[in-house]
Amino acid sequence: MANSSVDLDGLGALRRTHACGDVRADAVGEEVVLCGWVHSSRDHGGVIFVDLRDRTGIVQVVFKPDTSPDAHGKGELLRSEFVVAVRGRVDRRSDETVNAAMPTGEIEVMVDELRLLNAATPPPFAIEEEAGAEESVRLRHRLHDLRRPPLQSALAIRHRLYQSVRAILTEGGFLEIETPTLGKATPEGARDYLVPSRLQPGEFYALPQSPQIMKQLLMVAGFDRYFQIARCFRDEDLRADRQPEFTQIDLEMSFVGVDEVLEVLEELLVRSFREAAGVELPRPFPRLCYDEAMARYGSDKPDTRIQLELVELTEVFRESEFRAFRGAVESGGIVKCLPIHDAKELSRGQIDKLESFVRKELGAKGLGWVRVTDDGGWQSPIAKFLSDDERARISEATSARPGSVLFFQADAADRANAILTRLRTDLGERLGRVDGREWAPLFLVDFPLFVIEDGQFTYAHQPFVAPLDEDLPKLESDPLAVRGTHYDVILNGVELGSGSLRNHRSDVQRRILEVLGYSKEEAEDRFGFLLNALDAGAPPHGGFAFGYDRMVMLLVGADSLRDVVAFPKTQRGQDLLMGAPSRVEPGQLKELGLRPARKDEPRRDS
RNA sequence: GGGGCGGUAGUUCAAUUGGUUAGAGCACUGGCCUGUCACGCCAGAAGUUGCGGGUUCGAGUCCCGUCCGCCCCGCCA
Repeated sequence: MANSSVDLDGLGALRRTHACGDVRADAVGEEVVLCGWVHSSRDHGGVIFVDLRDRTGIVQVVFKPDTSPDAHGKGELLRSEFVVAVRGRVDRRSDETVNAAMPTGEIEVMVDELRLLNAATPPPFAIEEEAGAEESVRLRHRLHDLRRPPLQSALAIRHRLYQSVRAILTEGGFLEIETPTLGKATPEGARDYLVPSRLQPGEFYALPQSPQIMKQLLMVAGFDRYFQIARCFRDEDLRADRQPEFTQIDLEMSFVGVDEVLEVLEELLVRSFREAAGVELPRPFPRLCYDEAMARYGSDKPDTRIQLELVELTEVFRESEFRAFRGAVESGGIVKCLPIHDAKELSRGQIDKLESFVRKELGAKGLGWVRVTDDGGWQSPIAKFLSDDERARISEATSARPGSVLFFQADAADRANAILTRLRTDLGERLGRVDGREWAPLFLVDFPLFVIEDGQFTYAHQPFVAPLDEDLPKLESDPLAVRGTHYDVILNGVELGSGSLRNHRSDVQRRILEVLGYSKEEAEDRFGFLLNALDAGAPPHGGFAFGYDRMVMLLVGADSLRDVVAFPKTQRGQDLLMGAPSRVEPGQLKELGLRPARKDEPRRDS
């Protein structure tokens, strides 16, 4: 019981005149009323100094026995995080006592009256800029963590971003329209969160993975320009940049082509970053096509600030005697290289660590490497397998020179690229091979419409993406060569958002579903309502969706979504503060027609 | 589902090869102190070493299992 030992006061008629961080020299001489939390207190026996904190900042308030014996007496009871209101006079500090490190350091408040509004348990960690505690501790004590300046500031920026987005899109003629949270389960894409229906026992709603179909329906309904700051849900495993519930800026517009959508997208991003956080993104955003991104960076979300690039060597090894590499090529894979020049600082020990890292964590078969010595020789575990011609061609392709280190991957294309792109970013950052730009936005365009997965065509993004007009004739004859109208927005190597034009003609949409392997009946069964909607007079339309949480994460420089969401989930999808998910009363289940699969075991709560 | 790192006082960490009563900083509690802002000084309290089992004369330390947090692969756009 935190407050059993002290007598509390009511707030009474006392009302704030200033926020703590707003009391400055211009208020000297005024009587002010401040409310907040005791950040720290220094009791000198006589005079007591208390740093009073609210979300605007910290101000020093002073209790003196000869100014107000009553307030001073109560001031001795103050402890960290107690909630108080003080009434007092703003004094200019003497020259020797000015604290230049504090924005309010020129003044202090001489307290005449203290009201102790609430006591508080001692904080589990200091309420400071630097966390100083493990994340599990921070998550369990989320309220204290949220009092820390980085989270206060992140949520304030998050707020400004909402306001800015709404203003910009409203100005652009977009209508904000809400779509249902209780929707229909779809077999495609991510796992759905299901909600049992009480009124239709045995049936389930699904929480939306995105409002994709609903916004297309809104276009058919003639709303022309729609947006929504939508909560989305996906029941997949978490990552630092993936929470099971997240927020998207969702947007759709009619009678436009790709360029018009990208124009809106760029404008929205540039203005909202400026208005929310004073960040200036360089315009125009460069466009990079998918094939080039994969070739040069091995990734469809490259951080182009890192200057290292990959080199394609597949053809060099097609006929090679080096069986490990040739084998990868023969089974349809690729050989690629990440050359790093002037890399003498990379020690043999570090290279060994990299090898074990890519093996263990990324599933690499190995890590071939070559170090070019001062005399031009090759120090390398694989050099002995390479012919002189191969060495010459590698040198040529990678511009290898004394001091260069080359890393090789020979594997299926997606894995080789995934491994090398990871090495590229890790080593690029570690070795400082960056171009100095703070912000590197870009559009990634010309994605393929389909990809092959387990020998079956599947959509690269989602099944409603419209193909490029000129590729339409190849839809049946050469599906993999069909490019989509899909685009991604990449910022600093993070995929912020994506979109496309959608199929507004049901005949094109049906042909695509057919390529995807749906029979006519299946297509009708699963997508009939959409196909019917298209037939009801769908306008050409397209749009995009932005990962809102990721935008805030980049804006505030956080490494994790957990630092830009007020109440995030852990990697196992739990809310450690509330204790969710949790068991429910048997009666609730019965009402829903549900029965748990397993007998209840006492669940450990910690 | 898989790989990796971690879990010792409220908190951040320490504890030799397996060896006495598991220590320190900060925080906390009590006392002293009228200009501090990392206040200072004195004293004190604080632990099921995540949990369970095993090996051993003896386990924070070794072994097995399990729970929890984080990073990554798979999964996810």
